[in-house]
Amino acid sequence: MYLIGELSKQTGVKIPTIRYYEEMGLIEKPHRTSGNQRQYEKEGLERLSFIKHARDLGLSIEDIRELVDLSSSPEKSCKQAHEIAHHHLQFIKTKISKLRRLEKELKRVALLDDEGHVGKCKIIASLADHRLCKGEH
Amino acid sequence: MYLIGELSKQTGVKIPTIRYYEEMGLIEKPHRTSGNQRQYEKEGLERLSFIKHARDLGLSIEDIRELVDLSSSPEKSCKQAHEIAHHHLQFIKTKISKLRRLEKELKRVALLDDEGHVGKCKIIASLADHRLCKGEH
DNA sequence: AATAAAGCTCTAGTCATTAGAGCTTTAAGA
DNA sequence: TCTTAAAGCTCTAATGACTAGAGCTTTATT
Repeated sequence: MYLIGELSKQTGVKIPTIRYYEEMGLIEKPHRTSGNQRQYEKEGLERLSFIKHARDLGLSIEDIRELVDLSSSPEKSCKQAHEIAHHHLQFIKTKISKLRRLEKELKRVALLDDEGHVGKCKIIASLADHRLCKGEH
Repeated sequence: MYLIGELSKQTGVKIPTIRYYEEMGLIEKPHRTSGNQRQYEKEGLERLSFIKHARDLGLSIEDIRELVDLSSSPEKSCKQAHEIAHHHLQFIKTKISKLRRLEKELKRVALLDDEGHVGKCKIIASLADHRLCKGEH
C-alpha cells in the first residue's frame, strides 16, 4: 500500500511521470482513497519497476507497451519479446561502435594541444577539418 | 552550390531539420537566390555533415553548438578549446560505458529465449525481475 | 504557356517527460 | 480540536529535437 510519493521513491520514477504512465495506459489505474489519492499495491510497484527498468534500457513506451501486453498472453509472446530485445540490442551495438569512433576522433583532437602550443591552436583547425574522419560515421 | 534538397540528400538530414538547425543558430543563414531559396556552399555542407555525425553519436544540440562555436571562433584560446574537447571526450567515455552495461544486460535478456521456449517466456520475467541488475542503472 | 517539382513560411503535432498554478487531503503538533 | 506543513490532486504549458501539413511561390522542363 503506497501512495504515489512512496511509489516514486521506491522505483525512482518521478511523480508526474507515474501519472503520465497511467494516462498512457502503461500502468493500471490504481484504487483511490476516500480523499481521491492514488493507492498502489505490490503489483503496481512491480509493474512500474519493470517499466523503469525497460526505459533505462532505452526501450520506447511503445516497445514497453508491447511487452506489457505480451506478458498477459504468454503462449505466443516469447518470440516477439525476443525480437524486441534483439532489435534493441542491435541498436545499442551500433550506437556503441559509433561512439567509439567519436571517442577516437575526440582523443585525436584533444591530444593535438600537447604539441600545438608552438604554433596556432590545432584543436580548432582539426575540428573544422572534417576530412580527417570522412566516411567513418 | 546546393539548394536545400540537394544538401539534404548529401547529408541525410531532412529538409525541415536543416531549417530548424538554421533557426537554432547551429548553421549559418545561407545566401538566398533572387527567388528567396537557400543556397549553400561547400562549407555549409561540411558543417551540416559534422552536425549530423555528432547527432548520430548522441550529442545534444547544445553540445554540438559548443563544438561548432569552437570551430568557428578562432579567437578563443587554445586552452578553452582543449578544455571543451576534453570535456566532450569524458562525456563520450561515460556514455560508452553506460551503453556497454546496457548491451551486456540486453544480451543476457535476449539470449534467454534460446532455452526459454520450454517454459514461460524468460525475457519478460527477466525484465520484470529487477534484482538481477540492481544498482547497475 | 503550362505543368510538375521543389522551394518558401507558418502553424501545429510528436514523444516522453517535467514544471507550475492553484486547489484539496492528510498527518502531526500545540 | 485547531492549525499548519507536507503531500496529494487536476490542468495547462514547456522542453528538445524534430516532423508534417496547409497554402503559397519559384524554378525547370516540355
